[in-house]
Amino acid sequence: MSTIKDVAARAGVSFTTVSHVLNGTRRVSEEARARVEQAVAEMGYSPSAVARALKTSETFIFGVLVPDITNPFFAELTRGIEDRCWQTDYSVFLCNCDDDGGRQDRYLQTLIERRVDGLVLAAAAGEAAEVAKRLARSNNVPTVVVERRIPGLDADLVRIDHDAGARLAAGHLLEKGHRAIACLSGPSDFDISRERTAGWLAALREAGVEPRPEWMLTGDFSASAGYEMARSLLARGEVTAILAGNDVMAIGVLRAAAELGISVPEQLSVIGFDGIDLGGYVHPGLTSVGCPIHEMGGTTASLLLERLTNREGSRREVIIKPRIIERQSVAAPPRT
Amino acid sequence: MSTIKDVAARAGVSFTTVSHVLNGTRRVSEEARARVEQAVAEMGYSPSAVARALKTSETFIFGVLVPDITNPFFAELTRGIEDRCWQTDYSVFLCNCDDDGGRQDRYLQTLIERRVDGLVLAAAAGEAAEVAKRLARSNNVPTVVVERRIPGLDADLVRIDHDAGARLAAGHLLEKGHRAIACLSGPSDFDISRERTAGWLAALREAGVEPRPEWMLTGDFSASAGYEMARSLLARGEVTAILAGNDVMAIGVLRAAAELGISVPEQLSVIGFDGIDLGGYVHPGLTSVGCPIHEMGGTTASLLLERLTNREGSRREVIIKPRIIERQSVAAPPRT
DNA sequence: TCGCAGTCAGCAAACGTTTGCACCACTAAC
DNA sequence: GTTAGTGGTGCAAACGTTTGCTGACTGCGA
Repeated sequence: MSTIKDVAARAGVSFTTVSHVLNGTRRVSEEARARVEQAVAEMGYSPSAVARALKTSETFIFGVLVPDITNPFFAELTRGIEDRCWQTDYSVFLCNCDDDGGRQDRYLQTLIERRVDGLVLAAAAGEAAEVAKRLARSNNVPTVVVERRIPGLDADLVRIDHDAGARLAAGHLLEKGHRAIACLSGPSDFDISRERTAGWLAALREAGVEPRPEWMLTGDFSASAGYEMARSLLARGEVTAILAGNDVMAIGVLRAAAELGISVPEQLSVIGFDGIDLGGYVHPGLTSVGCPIHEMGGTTASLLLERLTNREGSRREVIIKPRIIERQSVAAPPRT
Repeated sequence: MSTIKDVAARAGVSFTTVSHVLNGTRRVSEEARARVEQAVAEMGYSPSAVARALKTSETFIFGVLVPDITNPFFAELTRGIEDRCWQTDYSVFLCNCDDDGGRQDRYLQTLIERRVDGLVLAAAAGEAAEVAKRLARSNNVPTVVVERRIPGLDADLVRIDHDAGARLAAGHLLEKGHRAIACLSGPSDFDISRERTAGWLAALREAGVEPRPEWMLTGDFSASAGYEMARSLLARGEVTAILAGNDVMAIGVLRAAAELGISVPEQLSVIGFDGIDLGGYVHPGLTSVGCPIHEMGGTTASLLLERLTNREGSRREVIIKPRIIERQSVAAPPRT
């Protein structure tokens, strides 16, 4: 690998001048500039970001921790983050944590050693306090938390208004005439799950419907969780609508219904959450509480970029308002 | 940020000793080691990977270029790569290229400047030759190409046997009694598309069925492409089975069929490619030519890791054999 | 003739590590 | 009482940049 000194020798100037030509950091005569540029081209020289980072203590790298990139929600979110970073020449370390505290902590350690300029935390398993402590201690890396809440960590936050989302969904179903509405949520120790359940409860009560506790289920955010919960729920009959924790779960619900010979939306209405693209291609098309996930990723990255120049500004919280995406999986309940 | 010298001062040893304690690179007395470890813990010191990389010229970073992480195939592949890297403390730069030559080239430039230890190329749009040239010229970064072929680039290769896959799929359909089988492929300038089409052609001819050219369509790998192609194909009637380019396209096909009131598998059989998890949750469950995508990612990373220690070994090509995953989207053709 | 501003460029000190080389103190062997 | 080995340690030179400081030269006004 050729270095800046090799280029300088070839161009017949000092390596200081080469550096300034490359970065445009001071006036250089046309002649010298031309010679440098030619030398660079001829040698295929590319400057070492490693050395630059050491000198300037800026790496132009963000670390992004997600539970699992295989989940369409996080894929879309990550894509949004990356697209924004791309515009400003930041690179992204992708870290899948699987909601495994150990893996997450080790990743965090690695990212700190690598001196990333910023951190996106869309995962936060295990002792969140431990994470917060390590962050605060070692680096004060600017951090944005997405869709989680980490007590004791004073970081910017981007999250969906799950309460409003659940109310929207429940409202939509109530409007169609449903009264027996189940709510599937994520793990109960995530407060987004609690928030959603609360929204569902509130919406039903405000409509004068008393929610049954056995219609309130929790699991993880996978299709199989949705499938299993729907199987047990539908076996008992009664419910005419299901509000799923996310679209992937909802797809599991559709599958369970199909297997049981329950037609959607005629006999059962299903509504998802997130509004991933794929929801438009399953059958029936999945009505969902849609969120601008890609844009959310962009916002997250922007927040982080802002923090770099203004480290002391007050903490910010961006709340994304969801809206109903109507497709075909919701209709009026069957007449009894 | 504290440095190795701060630690040394606190522990009352030279920073050489601290380095050796941290890396286990030479014998250090119990006493000195203990003092160093205590100092490290007290100060929350974490070594700078940047400085280390500069000195050792090893970054422990791989760059992974994919068209779009939002595509479940690449999400799964990336996940497989990352899981393998995780075991060996490598980090992954995620680069979405959108099959856009310009974006890809700029990413490649960035990755070279960042001195990544290896490269996974699952995207290769634009002038592949240009890419190859740049790689060969500037760094000779060990590279593994996945599912693409880049003429003139002498890199290791991991790919699915699309010919065999298409034959498997066509064979499966022929066995059920189908004769009017369409084949949807990816862009025709990708040779995996051509290979698949060739496999389909061969299987049909070997069975004594003359394939019709109008049953051979190409588009990109998206659900909407599958949807559009299926719409135009099904409008004309005739075909009793569709072999889709991948599962995402197949989901688009299912959607088109449902909208047209064509029931799958009674009136139309559909078979996908890749075998993504989600295929098990759409309705009807998608029969597919399954590939161990996650494992493929792992293999890719392993190949790259191997290349690091053996840069001169001969070029390797790993070919993944697919197999049929039977679910519910394939049945015998309707009787006429 | 001198001083001064303006333009262009080079020197060398960092940045935080790894690692070859050298040194010291001690013990065992001759 | 030298010599040779051995266990423990430190010095200082890289690695490839950025950037503050300094200097050479030119042209201009006094």
